Amino acid sequence: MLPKAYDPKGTEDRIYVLWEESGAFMADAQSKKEPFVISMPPPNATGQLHLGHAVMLALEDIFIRFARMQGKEALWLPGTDHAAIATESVVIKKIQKEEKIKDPRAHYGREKLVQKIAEFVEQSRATIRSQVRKMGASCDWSRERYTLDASLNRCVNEVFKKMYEEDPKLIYRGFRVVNWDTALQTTISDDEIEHEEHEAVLYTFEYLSSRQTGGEPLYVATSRPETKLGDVAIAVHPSDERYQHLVGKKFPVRWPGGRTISITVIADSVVDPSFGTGAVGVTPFHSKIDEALWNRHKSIDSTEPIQVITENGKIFHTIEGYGGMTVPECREAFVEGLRKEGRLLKEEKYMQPLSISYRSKKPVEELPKLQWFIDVNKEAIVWRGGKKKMSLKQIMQEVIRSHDISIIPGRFEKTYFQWIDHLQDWCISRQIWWGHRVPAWYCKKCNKIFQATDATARGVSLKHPVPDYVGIPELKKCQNCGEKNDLEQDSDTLDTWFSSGLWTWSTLIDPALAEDTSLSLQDLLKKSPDFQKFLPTSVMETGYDILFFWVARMILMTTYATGQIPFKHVYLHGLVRTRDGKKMSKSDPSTCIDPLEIIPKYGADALRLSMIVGQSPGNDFRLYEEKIAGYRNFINKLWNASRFVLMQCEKAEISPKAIPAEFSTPNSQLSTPDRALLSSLQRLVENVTEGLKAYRLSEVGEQLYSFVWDFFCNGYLELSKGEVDVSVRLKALRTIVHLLHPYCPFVTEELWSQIAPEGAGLLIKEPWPVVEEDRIDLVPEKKFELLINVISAIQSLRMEYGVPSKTKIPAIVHVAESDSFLLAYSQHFLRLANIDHLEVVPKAPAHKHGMVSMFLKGADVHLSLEGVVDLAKVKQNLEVERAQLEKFLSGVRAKLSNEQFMERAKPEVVETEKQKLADGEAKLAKIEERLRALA
RNA sequence: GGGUGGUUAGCUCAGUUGGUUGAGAGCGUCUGGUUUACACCCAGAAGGUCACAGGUUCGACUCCUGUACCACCCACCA
Repeated sequence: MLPKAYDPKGTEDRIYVLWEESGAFMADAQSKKEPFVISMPPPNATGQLHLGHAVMLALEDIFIRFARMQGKEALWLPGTDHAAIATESVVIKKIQKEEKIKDPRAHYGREKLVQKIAEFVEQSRATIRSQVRKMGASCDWSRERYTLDASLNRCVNEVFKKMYEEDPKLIYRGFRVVNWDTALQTTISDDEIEHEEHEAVLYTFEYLSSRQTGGEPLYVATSRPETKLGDVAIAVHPSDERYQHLVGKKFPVRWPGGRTISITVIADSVVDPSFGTGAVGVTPFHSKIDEALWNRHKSIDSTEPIQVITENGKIFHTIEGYGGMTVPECREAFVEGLRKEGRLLKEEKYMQPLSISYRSKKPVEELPKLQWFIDVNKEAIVWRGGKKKMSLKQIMQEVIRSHDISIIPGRFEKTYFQWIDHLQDWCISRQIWWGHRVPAWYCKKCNKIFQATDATARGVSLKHPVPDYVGIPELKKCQNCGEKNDLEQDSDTLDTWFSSGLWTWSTLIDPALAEDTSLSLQDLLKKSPDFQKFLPTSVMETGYDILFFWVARMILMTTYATGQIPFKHVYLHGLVRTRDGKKMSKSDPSTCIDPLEIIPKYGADALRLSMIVGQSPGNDFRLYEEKIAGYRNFINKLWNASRFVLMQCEKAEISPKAIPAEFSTPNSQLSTPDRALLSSLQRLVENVTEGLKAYRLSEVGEQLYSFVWDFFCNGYLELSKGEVDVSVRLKALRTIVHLLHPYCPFVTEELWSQIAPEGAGLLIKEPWPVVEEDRIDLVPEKKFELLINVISAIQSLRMEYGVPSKTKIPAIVHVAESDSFLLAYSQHFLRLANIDHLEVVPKAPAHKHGMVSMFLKGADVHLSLEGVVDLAKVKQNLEVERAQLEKFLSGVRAKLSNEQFMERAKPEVVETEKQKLADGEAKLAKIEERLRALA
């Protein structure tokens, strides 16, 4: 006998082992079945499983189990991400704290530090694996991948090389202003910047004196006066009359501290004449905007921009008066100098958008640096046999526009397009050590400094070597001098999203084949069975917060490298929030719900349901313990319903195993409740199947919940007590656990082991239920519903008039059509509604003193409560009911007397309105008659 | 500055092609229950002018426009 309450703790791990050992998770690349594929978004290799992962795992497991049961070749490929900057900074902090080493990079050196990080990652990957299992994720562990696997690294190198060798080049090395994280000492991409409103001071000061301008002095407003030490120009709006006479002129400007710069006044329409003084200093090396502005105008002047701020956030030692100061120190000293010289006009507070690093949460400096970039605008690629070459940006737009890839919910397509519109070349090199090292080698022997980069042209001393070899390490050899031993690899690593962008297909490369460096990338793809069978993947499911970071990058990298889309559908889930609607933050553990604490307490099944039902894609949702407890209760309800059916089997001395899967008893031999059950079950199968196909997970979950609890347990099973034939309810239960299996796999698998027919395998491998059309019959369903409604009406009347629950009373039910059905179930009435006598009559009974009634559709229920009932209350209730009904009827009448409604509304709508009127009037007549009798 | 989403019962949220019983669920509240599957339960009840204002329509929670508040995303006003 099963225990009274379901015990997830004692069940889940055991079931998971059964699944895993059964091979049910493993996909077969040789299969002829239609593939259904999900690449699991790889959790960071550092972390713990959190609720974001839990949502992702729950959703994807539902998709994959449904597909598997539907007979598709289901592959869910798991893995982990090396998470470059995130991991390196975690480990560095750890070393600083635990080993008291101030600068672990300097202390250990590259090789040793990378090794230490790798060791750390290896441990936490094991943790992640076990945590993913806890959620019940049915992924194919035999195909587990890691972004730093050799075969994935090969793909990274191959794609880098391919892009570099494209004509025109899609990967290039350039000296440009980039985002510099001074805390982490690395560049970051545009997407890794957060914009925050920040209170700042806007300083307005005299830039050109009245002597220089020949009139009013020229003032400039800025929040970063220290950068003015590196200005090369003053920009004004072309139609700004205040400055027309100065445009094109060149002036020397001497700053406090001794530095003199030379600036030219230029006119450009990006300048907003209404902000500040309408004149803005142009600092090409500390602002991307200024850099672009200066590039448009630099032909008029040969002044070279200079770098004022170093990588450490200090002022360059060559800057007169401020060398070595920090930025805030310099700002203060510079402003003080201006003040002393009487050049400071005003200081105002204002809200300034500040760039913060997504990684370190520290302000980002814009600095000029020599970095690697992916060019998103060069038209270099032929997409799908098109005639015109397209840019990466254009392909990214095209695949969404053509709906080769669809995004759920659809509104994110607009967001995606807007992001692409603003997309600029992607800086992919990082000055950290953990990750895929840039696959470019410089020959020490023939290394030359190449000509005319932008930087050298500006007189900045920079080594700007062009790599002698780009590609995969095994083949590295200088293409110029043929030297093999004297090659030095670029010291930078690649942005973590570069490799993540390849995830959907680099994971499908055959690792053994990837070792053969004689194969080209093309051959590798062609010869890898998984790649051939499983790309494109079916659905990419992830949080909307990484639409740009990851989803967009996968589209970019995959379309380019393979000529295919990475996935057909993108399903974006919302973010989990606290009860108060706040973000759960790692820094404040009290706000977090930890799935690893929830699972032992409530079970993974309950957690899964609580994150799926009631949520819609793309919208955030709140999760709190009571919600999870509610679904734990549901799981337990299902458990007990099954236990009950099993007990009935036992009583009937029938083993469930002996009842075959096929159920062939014709409808005509079944009772009305059994027919009603089978009929509504078919409609449930249909709704669930269609709903899951359309990714309407919440709606389907609700339907299953309501069917099990309301219809099956509270309706059907309650009524079935004492009925001997268990075969129909067992069949129904079997279907129910099939339908629920994707949502709550553990409890359903456990129940299946009890209720399955002899010889059945695991539920995970069972075929999905099909709709049995011949079982659909609405007549029994209607009858059954009436029965439930009548019982409910009796109970309602009893409560309303305060009949004690133990007091048995007689009931008369007046049914419109004479049918022995209700009478046949009289003993259940007696039990469920506490009735001592039931009379079913074809004619309305005469009113008796103390009679209370409820008029239902299809039946009227009368109780004789002589001596119990308060007549005044009966009368009052009837009057309230009459008033409501009259109000309703007047609305219906108004509709029906509206000519336009009669003309234009659909006939069936008119018909239902007429029916409403007829039913309502009949009911009204009954109420009035009763009121007359009471008068 | 541009964009997106939200505003439905005390709380958390569903509501997919505008009319199929006069607006739904869970939790909470109230009333009554040791009905031998389940108190992680059963029965019943109260509670909403579907943010506001217009418009389209015979008919709008559902479509359109505008307003307010909240949240989020993007952004070259230094």
